[in-house]
Amino acid sequence: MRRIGNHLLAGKIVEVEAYRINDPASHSFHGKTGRNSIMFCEGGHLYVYFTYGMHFCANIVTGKEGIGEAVLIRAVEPLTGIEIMKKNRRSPIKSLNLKSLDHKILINLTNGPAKFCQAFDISREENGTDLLGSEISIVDGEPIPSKLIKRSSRIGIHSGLEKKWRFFIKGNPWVSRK
DNA sequence: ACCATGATCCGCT
DNA sequence: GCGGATCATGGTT
Repeated sequence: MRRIGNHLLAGKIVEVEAYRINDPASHSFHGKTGRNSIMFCEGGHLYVYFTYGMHFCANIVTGKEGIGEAVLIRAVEPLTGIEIMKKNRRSPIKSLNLKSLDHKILINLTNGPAKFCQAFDISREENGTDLLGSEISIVDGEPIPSKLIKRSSRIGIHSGLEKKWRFFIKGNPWVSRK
């Protein structure tokens, strides 16, 4: 859940990746720096980083103070505030009234870690947000049958590919890749 | 379906 | 100076 003024955005997390201690793919692997310092704080905060010159990605810090572990939010199914998300995404596809195209735009809203951040207006300023506050929070939803939870190698990394630490909901259209 | 490229910043083994 | 937990576009099999 994301509150922006009077507006409420909500989505269901459908794809995540774990980044852990002693994990060469993790930003925390080489120790605490200015960029990754939030990763080392007490679990329950949001770690937002900037990458590729233009994108933000958001993680849930999960370790004890000083450890440096987090879970990257890779994809979300939009539930509430879809019009605002569209505005935030300012989709490159022009708004036409074709139904198939509407569907494409809807999927394209949040089917990737940087797309999610853009749709939910999460950037630099949200780094370090306490997830027990009212700005950004995570609440329980319908339990997901364990049958439907699949795992794979993480995406976009070079080392640690043997670790199957990407988890996603089988068949969910917002998952970024099979 | 895959592959290459451009956009564009920041942090640093 | 280089490359990255990405995305969109445009080209080729």
